[in-house]
Amino acid sequence: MSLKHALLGFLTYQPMTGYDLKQHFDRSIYYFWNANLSQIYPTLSKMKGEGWLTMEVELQDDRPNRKVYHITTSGREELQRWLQAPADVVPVRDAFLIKIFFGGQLDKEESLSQLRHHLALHQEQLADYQETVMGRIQHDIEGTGMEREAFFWELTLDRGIKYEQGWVEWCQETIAKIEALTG
Amino acid sequence: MSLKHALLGFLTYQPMTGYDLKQHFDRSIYYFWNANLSQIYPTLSKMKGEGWLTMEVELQDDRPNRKVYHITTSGREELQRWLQAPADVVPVRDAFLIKIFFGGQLDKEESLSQLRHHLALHQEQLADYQETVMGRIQHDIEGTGMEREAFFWELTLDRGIKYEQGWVEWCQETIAKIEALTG
DNA sequence: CAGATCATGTAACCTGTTACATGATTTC
DNA sequence: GAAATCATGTAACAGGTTACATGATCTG
Repeated sequence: MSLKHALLGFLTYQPMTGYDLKQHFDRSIYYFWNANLSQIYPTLSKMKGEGWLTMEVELQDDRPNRKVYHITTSGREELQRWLQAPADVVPVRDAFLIKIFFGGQLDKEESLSQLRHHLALHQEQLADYQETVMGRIQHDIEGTGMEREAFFWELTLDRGIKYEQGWVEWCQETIAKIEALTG
Repeated sequence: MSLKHALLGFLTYQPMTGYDLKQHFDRSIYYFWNANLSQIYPTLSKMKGEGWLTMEVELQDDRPNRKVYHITTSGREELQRWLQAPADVVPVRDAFLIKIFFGGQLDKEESLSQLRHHLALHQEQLADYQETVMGRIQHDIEGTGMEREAFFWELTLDRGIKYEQGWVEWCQETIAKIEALTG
């Protein structure tokens, strides 16, 4: 399960709670993997059971105690093993493309409206990557001693940008083709 | 649920069995949506319950009887409604990118080997689209009276090709960047 | 003689989402 | 006074995958 290995990855940076880990997902890898707290908490607990993590409780008065998870040697070994194992290409599952595939059953204007909506969404996402996400990486590079890590973070961001650019171009080309349709 | 609407879409072409529908998935839209027979059969049965389909049995001696499903007026209306409803952008979920993100914990050569493997897989997929899939669409256009439909099928194929080209380029660029790393 | 094709399904399992439950403190 | 932040979970549900069950005919 990839979620477990993403958690292991972040825990090599420093010991953290489930809540902290969720923020790492939301701030860095959300654009290719995310998870809910309701999934993270039980998963951490299972990983502890597998010996990949240890847990330390920090008592608090006004809130639930913080459960801080630390990666073990066994956890590091498992992460290494997983990182080295060849990854399959994940199949695409996109309901939007079903709508395009059966677009012959829609009026021209309805198809165009679908495409324009999608174009706008991908343009927004692209802007977010180029501004917000890139900014966060730049910030993390400055004086955190994570230059080598940040190099790899940027590679995944490049992929996100290329992905969104691909969508934007395809939407624009497709809109033009449909507009050119007679009838 | 998108599966139901993909099934409705194919059933506007002609009445079919679950087995026939599975072949349509495998031959045309598998690169952005697929389904197992074990999922298709119960789904067709539910759709009949919703009044979107009717079913007719063709008796056979040596095999299970063919259950041929026909789309109803209500099914056509539901498909129209769904096709017109705005579609969200589907979030990416790619474990391979987790491996790249945490690539700082791997040796340079191990990262390169991951990337070269992925590059090869995407190049294969791209070739498959440009040869096999495009060939099938061309074949279906010739004298089947589905010229208008095939125009939209090609649009989704264009998207698949652009997607794979994006991956191929990114893999090549990323391999070059990592090869240039000192240390 | 092995494997693909035709043709139907059920059951268990895995992963992920949504809703529910609690509650003080800080910020706008 | 409302919303966000911190901090933990459980339970129900949805969707999809894998394994199991049956079995004749056709193809290489």
